[in-house]
Amino acid sequence: MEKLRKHESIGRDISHLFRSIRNFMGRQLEPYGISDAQFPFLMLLLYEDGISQEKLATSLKCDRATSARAIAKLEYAGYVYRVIDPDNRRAYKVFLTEQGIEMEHILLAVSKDMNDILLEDFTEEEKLAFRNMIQRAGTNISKRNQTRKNTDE
Amino acid sequence: MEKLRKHESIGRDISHLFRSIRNFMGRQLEPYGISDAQFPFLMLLLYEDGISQEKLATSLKCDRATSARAIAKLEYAGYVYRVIDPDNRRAYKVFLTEQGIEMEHILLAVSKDMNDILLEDFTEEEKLAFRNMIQRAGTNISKRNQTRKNTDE
DNA sequence: ATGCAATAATTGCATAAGCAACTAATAAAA
DNA sequence: TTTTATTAGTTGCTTATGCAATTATTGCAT
Repeated sequence: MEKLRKHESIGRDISHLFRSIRNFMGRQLEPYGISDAQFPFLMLLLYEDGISQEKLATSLKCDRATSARAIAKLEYAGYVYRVIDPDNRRAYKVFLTEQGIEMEHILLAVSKDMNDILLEDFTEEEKLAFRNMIQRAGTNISKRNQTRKNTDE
Repeated sequence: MEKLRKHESIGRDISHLFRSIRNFMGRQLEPYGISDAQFPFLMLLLYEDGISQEKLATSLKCDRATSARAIAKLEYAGYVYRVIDPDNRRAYKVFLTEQGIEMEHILLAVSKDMNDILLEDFTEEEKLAFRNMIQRAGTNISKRNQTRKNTDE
């Protein structure tokens, strides 16, 4: 059985994995004037057009500020536009522009490439198990973060 | 078989997991005047005292600049000190101070806590498999990053 | 020995992300 | 209806990280 050396930790490996993914995605998306941070927003908008920045933040499990900045960049780059929601004038409805819609096949290709590379030597069972474990671990730790936050109040 | 919705991706889950870990670690370490970014450096120094910033960067798979800044913070916070390597006056040898050495049990406890939380509903087999897969995925993608970089030259 | 390449560290620049404080709009309560 | 609380968004501040350029030292080649 492989023993875990004391100075090693899963956190370190996840950090490395995450940074490598950013690196890869950043390079793939550079030609299109966006970076890895905007990618998940654009992907989500492809399938849920017209949602608010708040909803985007919730779905992507990030801060509203992060969402606001990502959408601002995407707007500036010409991929989305915003319309004040007539039913709730505090909120924007974020829509893809033509240019944004046309990115679909590129985004899917980049996403697939990354997946294929990440999991290139994984069996089908491993792929499913891996994804499942990442989600479970994420839920476990973020639940704990949430709990801590609530006790502060 | 669970189908992957098009706008979802492993990258997104890993991003969420990573950010949740940072959040958790940051809060755990705050009382000691350091944050999650310095943690792996301190951990590594517990077991490889006297190594250079370059070596730290290589071991932790990060940029030298990141290593330099982490060590600068740890030095400022009183956990490490640096001595110019007499055998190679370009490099520092980084050592833990008394205060740094005394952090061992705390760091190990924090590390264990995080592991226990992350993997709380994992079987022993899953724990091993998860770690193994994270490392493999990290190797797969970073190898690709490396390759791309080389072709640019 | 002199000049050139590689190594170790530092710093500036850019990007990202979260928290907190703030504004504006809406909903709920008085 | 006025007051209060909540919601959506924005902005400033802080921290982290990588890349590129720069300096200093060392090693290698001529």
